[in-house]
Amino acid sequence: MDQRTRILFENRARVMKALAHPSRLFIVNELASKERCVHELARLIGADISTVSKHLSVLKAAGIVQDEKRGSQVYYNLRVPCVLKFMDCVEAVLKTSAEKVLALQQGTAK
Amino acid sequence: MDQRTRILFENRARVMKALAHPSRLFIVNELASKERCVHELARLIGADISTVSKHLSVLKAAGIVQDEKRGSQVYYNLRVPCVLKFMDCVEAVLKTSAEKVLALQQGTAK
DNA sequence: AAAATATTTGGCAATATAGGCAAATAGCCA
DNA sequence: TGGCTATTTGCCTATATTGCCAAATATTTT
Repeated sequence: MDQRTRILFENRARVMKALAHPSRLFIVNELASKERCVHELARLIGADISTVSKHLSVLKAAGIVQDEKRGSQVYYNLRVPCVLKFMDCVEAVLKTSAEKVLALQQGTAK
Repeated sequence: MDQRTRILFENRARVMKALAHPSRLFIVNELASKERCVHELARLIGADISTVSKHLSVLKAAGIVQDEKRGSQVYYNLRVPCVLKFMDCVEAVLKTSAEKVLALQQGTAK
């Protein structure tokens, strides 16, 4: 793997890594329907506001969300909505995994 | 976030996490064109074979790849090819991020 | 059986991530 | 100004991930 290829995949991994956390996936999902400010998301998730703020900064640094300060609140929204499409495939992975586990349990796996 | 929702996003995050590493993304990319055995991937990546073997077991545990032992070699291939579609969106994220950085540098950001 | 090849697993040190609390910062309003 | 709300940041501890080496396991070959 040459230098250029390595950097390419490191950059891609950075984006994937930003999405690889349950709270951050939840946030992305929430922002799909409408923008939200930090304390709304914190309430929905049930975590400390500072924790959620940090999750948002991870998503922002990765270029997935953008923020806009209005008054004393900061509203976040999706900058690249295509990330929502990941979910269908992820569900497909989970579904076929579940099927495989089931097949193994039932001894019907090839 | 209720119990069921939490588990849903934890499962999704598990799959995303398996993809959130440069070597593992590279592997997925390689397997897109054809199956590979461990030492081939290790050579392409330039890492220790044991390291690559562990990456493969992470992908396998997530349900993304499957393995098939033939002789003394273990061939891996993609079990859920739709993960390849992630890359287009990830590139879109990287591209718009790059544009934003450029705009900021040039002072043309809104 | 011994040697050679392919892969996995255990152990370990280095590094990264997560999450909460407390403190700092910023805007709003009386 | 002072108090109140919203958000971010620093700090710290706990936990997870990574990658290599060495050892174990499996298969093929001589």
